[in-house]
Amino acid sequence: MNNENYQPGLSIDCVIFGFHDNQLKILLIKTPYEDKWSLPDGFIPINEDIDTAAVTVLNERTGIEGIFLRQFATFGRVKRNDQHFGNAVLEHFKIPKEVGKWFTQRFVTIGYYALVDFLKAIPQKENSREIIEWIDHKEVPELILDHREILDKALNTLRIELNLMPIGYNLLPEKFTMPELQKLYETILDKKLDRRNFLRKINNIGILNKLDEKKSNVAHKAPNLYTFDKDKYEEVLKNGLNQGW
Amino acid sequence: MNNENYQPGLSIDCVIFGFHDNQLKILLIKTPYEDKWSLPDGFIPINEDIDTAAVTVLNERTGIEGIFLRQFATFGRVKRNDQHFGNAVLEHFKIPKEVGKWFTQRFVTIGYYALVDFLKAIPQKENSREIIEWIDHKEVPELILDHREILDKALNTLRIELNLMPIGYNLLPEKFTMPELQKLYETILDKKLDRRNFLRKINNIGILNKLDEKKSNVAHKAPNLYTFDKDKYEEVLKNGLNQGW
DNA sequence: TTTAATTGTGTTATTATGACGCAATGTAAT
DNA sequence: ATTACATTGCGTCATAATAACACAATTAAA
Repeated sequence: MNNENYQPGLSIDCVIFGFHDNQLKILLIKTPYEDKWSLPDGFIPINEDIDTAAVTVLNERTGIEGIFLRQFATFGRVKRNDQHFGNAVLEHFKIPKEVGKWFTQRFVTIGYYALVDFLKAIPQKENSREIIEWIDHKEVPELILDHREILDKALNTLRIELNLMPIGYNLLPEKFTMPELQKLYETILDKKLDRRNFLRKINNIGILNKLDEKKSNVAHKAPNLYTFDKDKYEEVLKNGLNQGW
Repeated sequence: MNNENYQPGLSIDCVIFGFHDNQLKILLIKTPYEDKWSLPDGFIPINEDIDTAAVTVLNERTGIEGIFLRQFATFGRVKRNDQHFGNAVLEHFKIPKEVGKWFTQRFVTIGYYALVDFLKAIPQKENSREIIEWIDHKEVPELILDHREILDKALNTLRIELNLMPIGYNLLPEKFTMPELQKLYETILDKKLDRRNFLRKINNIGILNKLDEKKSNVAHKAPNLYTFDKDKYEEVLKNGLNQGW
């Protein structure tokens, strides 16, 4: 890394959400130098928009393109990366002292969250020794720096957006069942919803196509499959729902 | 300004909202070197949290403390400050070439918006030749850089927050009338609301105290005065309204 | 064949919303 | 003083959205 080519003191952290086994998953990276995990991050090339830099991180880490990506907050407490890249870390990465200075400066980080199709997004290692995994959001281990705060804020933003926008299109596979969609909502909101009221409400939004097809290989009664109506989805995404006033 | 004491390539822009004469106002500064206006801005001391730096800008520019302040987005297109601090500008400020380099670097800016009591916030000049004024949001002149985009984004955020939170407490004087509050909502949302339905809905939130007092010196029938019930306001602010799901 | 879990499709009561009516109040014109 | 007019205060009514709940149909497993 040539320090001159990157915006100094600025980084990007991505909270990448997936949904699998009826659980919300987050893509995390194990740090090689301590027993903590980290959000996928990156720096900002001096000649790249910050949004573009975030897209780069996502492409690199998931292997897929055209991801739903949204900036949600910027974190800039002075103490947030205090001592993070200490001498031990610099040594671990065999970073020379003069270059190390770039890492130990104060960093402000811009938070993005992404919604991806779990089955299409394959965690990509940057090197063979790296560990990158989908982790259930209920089982997130200790994270470095303020990454826990960033994650919580991302989830909270998603919770609010859920009330304003039709989420799900990006997190679910093309064909999905109503119980799956409901479970997604319940997981994000962290509360139980009435099955029948949920169906009515989601139908009233008018973005779903009910297929003439049922899910196979399931216990109990086979639920119907649905797809999103892309056109109507886009329209609602623009105008929003639950306007309030 | 000693460049070493500030976070490089990062700035803060504040959209300061006030409400007066039934109109939404924005605090703007006339640039001395071209015929455009600017949002109040500032840099980030290397040893200060970004939120603190934003508070500083607000205190300096309005003369009041304890302001309602919220970060809403970060802007980082490469071209956003292209050529802004050109040689002409550096010359105008009599900035030496080597220091000027600091100003001509690429800048990412963090946007904050603030809600203030128009009558208490007195625009503060940094020097005697500076022009700083409240400008009606319908009459905002051409702004420098991407400040128009930042302003629009701030207003849009406010519009969304209006659906989630009880806004008004910070923008209105202690005692206000129902038509004033309604006009505030109409201005932010840019649409007409039914007077009677508005009253019912705002009353159902339960954050207003109806005073035994009427506004004086008004044309036509004197409207009643209200205050916010601070405790209930704080409670609703925490839990939000219009939950949706 | 029975059991248990789950899905599909309703009903009903309550609350929220949108559209509107009309009398009371206070200023300004006659 | 009387009248006209804009505005406020307090309603109604029809409709839509929401919460709570009932019951039959389906399917794997006991």
